[in-house]
Amino acid sequence: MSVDLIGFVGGRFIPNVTIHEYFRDPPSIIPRRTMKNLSPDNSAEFSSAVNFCAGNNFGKISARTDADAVCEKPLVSEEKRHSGRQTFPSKRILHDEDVLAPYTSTSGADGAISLHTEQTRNRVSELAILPIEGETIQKVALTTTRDDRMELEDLADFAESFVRQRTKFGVTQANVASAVGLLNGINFCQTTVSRFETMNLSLSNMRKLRPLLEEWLIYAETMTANGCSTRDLPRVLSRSVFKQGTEMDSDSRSHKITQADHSASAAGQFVSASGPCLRKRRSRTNYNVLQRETLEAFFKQTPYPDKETLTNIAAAVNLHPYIVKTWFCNRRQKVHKEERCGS
DNA sequence: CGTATGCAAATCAGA
DNA sequence: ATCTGATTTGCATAC
Repeated sequence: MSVDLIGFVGGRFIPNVTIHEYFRDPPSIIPRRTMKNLSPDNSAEFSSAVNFCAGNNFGKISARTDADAVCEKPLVSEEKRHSGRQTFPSKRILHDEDVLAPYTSTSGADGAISLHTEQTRNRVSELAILPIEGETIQKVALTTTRDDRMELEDLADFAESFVRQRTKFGVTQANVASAVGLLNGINFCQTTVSRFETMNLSLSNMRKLRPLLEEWLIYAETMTANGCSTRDLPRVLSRSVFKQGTEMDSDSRSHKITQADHSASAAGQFVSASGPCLRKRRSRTNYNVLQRETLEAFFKQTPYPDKETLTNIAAAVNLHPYIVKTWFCNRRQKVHKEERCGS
């Protein structure tokens, strides 16, 4: 009787949030964490924890106090539940293979949680937790299908092994970044390498960047095999790239990674034609008039709210702090854009 | 010194 | 097509 929450967690969780208790030792960095024994013994707490995981529905099902909250189609009436093609008991024992997943309903029950059993594992969905803690906003991806979980585990394994090999080569993140940039004719910075290694990127982003780092590993291994000392590796790598100057002219070198991304996408490199497709983005939040007015009022007062203020504002408009933070970022962008246009 | 992170800018993308 | 919420990325700098 346990549920695996497999995800990448780059930081700690909010104090006072129930799920926090399920992380026995929340370290500052957890590249990959499998939480076992997330027991629904205390169903209120469990419901609260599950609720916390619901990317699009922060804080809305915490009132549900029995295991029904984590059952398939929990908000469907008893009648409908049994008349449908599939039936799921309103309460049942959780199994090891059960995976938490968001339940998106077409009838206003959005955000509730469903359990994806082996029978339903092909459902396409992804959970993204965006908790906020101190000054750090982190992401957690929860997978729903066996394939998804395998991919995530695979990515985590790669990230781990990448760090190991990079360290073995005696190369810094910055070295890797410049070499990868030169190899691919793109900009690539230390920040991105760092985020990749700690899996502090979205799943789609991880998936996109992985081939670049794999390519670099091959180059590094080749150079080392050819007698290049690890100390000279970054420099030699760069030089070997410059030797292919005919195809790697300054123009192509100046391409941005976003452009490289476009061509890769166009080639279908990162788009799987079949199988589960992880959601790329959180669905766009719709603010009501009151929320908008409230946010505007707060913005007028404090364009740069600190964490505490942000939390208070979030509570005032009944939205997650992360959502509010995004709103403030975009609102400031709007101001800057207007200033530029005005001058 | 190397790595991690808050923020802004640029860009993507949904309503 | 526009507005604006969400994501990606790099800079500056904290750690």
